[in-house]
Amino acid sequence: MTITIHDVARVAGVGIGTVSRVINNSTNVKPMTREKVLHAIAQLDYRPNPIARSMISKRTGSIGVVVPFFTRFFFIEVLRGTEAALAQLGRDLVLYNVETNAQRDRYFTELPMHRKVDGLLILSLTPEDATASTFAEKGMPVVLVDAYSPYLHSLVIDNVKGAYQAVKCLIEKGHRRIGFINGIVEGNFKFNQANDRLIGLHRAFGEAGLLFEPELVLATEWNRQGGKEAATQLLSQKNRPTAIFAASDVQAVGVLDAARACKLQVPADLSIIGFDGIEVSELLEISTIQQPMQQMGQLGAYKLMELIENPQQPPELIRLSTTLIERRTTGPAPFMA
Amino acid sequence: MTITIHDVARVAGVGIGTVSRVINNSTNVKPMTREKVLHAIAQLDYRPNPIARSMISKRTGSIGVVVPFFTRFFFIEVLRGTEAALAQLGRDLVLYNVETNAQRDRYFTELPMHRKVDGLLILSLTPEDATASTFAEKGMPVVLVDAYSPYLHSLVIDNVKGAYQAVKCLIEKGHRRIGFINGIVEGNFKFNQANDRLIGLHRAFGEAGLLFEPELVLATEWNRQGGKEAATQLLSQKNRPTAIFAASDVQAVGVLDAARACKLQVPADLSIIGFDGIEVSELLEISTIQQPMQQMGQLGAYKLMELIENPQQPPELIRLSTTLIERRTTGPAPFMA
DNA sequence: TGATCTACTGGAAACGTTTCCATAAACTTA
DNA sequence: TAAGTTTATGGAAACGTTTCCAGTAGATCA
Repeated sequence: MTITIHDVARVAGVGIGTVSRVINNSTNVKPMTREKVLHAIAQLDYRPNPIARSMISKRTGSIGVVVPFFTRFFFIEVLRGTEAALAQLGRDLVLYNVETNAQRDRYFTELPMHRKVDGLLILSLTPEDATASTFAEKGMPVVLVDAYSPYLHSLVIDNVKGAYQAVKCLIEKGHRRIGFINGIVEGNFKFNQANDRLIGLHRAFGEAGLLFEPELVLATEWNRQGGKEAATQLLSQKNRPTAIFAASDVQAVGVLDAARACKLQVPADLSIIGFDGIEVSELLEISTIQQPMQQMGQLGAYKLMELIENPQQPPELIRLSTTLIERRTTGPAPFMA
Repeated sequence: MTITIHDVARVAGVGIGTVSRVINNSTNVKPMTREKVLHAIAQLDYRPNPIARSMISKRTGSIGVVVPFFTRFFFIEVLRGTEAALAQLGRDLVLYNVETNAQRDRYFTELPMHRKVDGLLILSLTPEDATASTFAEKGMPVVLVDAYSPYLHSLVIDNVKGAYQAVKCLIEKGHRRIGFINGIVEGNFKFNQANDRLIGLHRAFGEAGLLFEPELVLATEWNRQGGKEAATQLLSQKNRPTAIFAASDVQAVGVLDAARACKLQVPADLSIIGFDGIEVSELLEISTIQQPMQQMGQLGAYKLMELIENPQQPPELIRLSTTLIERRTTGPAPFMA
């Protein structure tokens, strides 16, 4: 039924070894013989069976991408970069979406065992140390993107600096009471990001000699509703903030909702700055801290391919920077009674 | 190095056939023997090699999803449904992103040859008849989602009816001059959708006894800029439309831009209705025709799995309906001089 | 001319499963 | 107890490649 290397060998009148050598253009095939084989291949429309090849070579040509809530704008942008890089290299992208801790743990333990993928690109998830060493033991190449482990190759953006940029921008515009809406840890999914952004806030505050006021910091779900609720709470305080920094753009959208509900003009009465730089921030003209999302996905993919070729590299940390993008939601601090 | 079925057989003191029978829980294994084997499997932490299994079974457990411009909101939503369905069934999702005709054709010819996936879910692309018959010849199960071919299982939404719903809604609000911004065909990518939506418009016009005016219909890129440019053109006509129907929500966002630029109030001066029901339409509170995107992705996946189990089914056409969602961009027609 | 290389070629072995056939063991039945 | 039936088991063959080793045919050299 299916055409095999034996059929090609028979038609070309050579041995299967020779056909294999032609396919993988090894050395030592006489030009005339190569011609005959290529002709037979064309005539039969033969394609080597990739499964059988994998059987020997231990390579599948597929890369697994483990990503939490892949439909979120941020991850889509990262995936766009990854997809482009892998397609260019002729590799298949296998998507493993994670929505629960159980799912994450199952992928982390199963994927290195059955070798259906040559390597793993993990987005915004930090494997436990034990998990990381399992990856190493099983010889599964792994690159972390937007997450850090000392035992794995990691590619992170500087969240501390990003948050610092955001808060400093607000301070420079004269804001003194600045609210911060952070994201909560969901099944440990975003732990470091949330933490680092808080640190960046502290740093900017410290540098400006501002006092940190705990009642101006809230943590909510990483979504619009969370942002809205937190902002509503912040804005109903007696001495309300004149600016709000949200740890993500979608939360910033919620802040906009809350401002509208409180009849506050943006940015006249309230300045808002988000984080991520997703398309929605552009659509709604929200000032934000832009992450190089596509670049992260792309660099991660290239790094992983490199690691697959040459697995014995000590873990490396690559650090990327954010960019402040001022749009229409940030302005000078209003005069407050 | 790696643990194979032979190791398990040796440790359990049985033959490899018996181990295989236990793994695939076939019949005719004595309970005590099964115990021994399971114990050995646990002790060695053995996992059957899926590549070797595929070699025999001709099944990889992977499904290929071919999708144009996968980062667009619409496709992301469809993918969300597909991913959920496949994950539930324990299948891997391999993403094939298409951005050019060449890429599409390469995937269409290569994927059925090398059997790295058990089936193909194709989104919003219509394979040529010749391509469709190649799928059949090579025995590659295929389901089309948001596209139709008489030779393949197809799952479509009723674009004609959707456009009809949109236009009828505007007519009922008293609008008589209604502009239509359609999408252009990009490498044949959206041919039927564009066409069908125009037909729906005609139907609603005909039913209301309205005259179709060609100068009120434009086709542009399926993006914000395209919508803005077309709307600007429509709104600068001497006798401008009082309502605009855009063939996609992103184009509708562009219409909003244009309205703002022309200092027109929405919906007081101009009503706008989009198509798709993507998240952005909710964010910007644009009235729209909602497609059951997740459901499409999910049903398509289930249909494909069914087809893989039982390949000899005559092509079937499943038709899903749209829902009119009125938000803040549609209102009664203004009085025009 | 015979010996020694070198360039090329054929095909067995291996990869880790499942399938299938032969055979052994355990029951039934008369 | 002997013959017949069913249940359980071992392992060879097959899946379609790549790898490697042995071998052949020329070419080169003394």
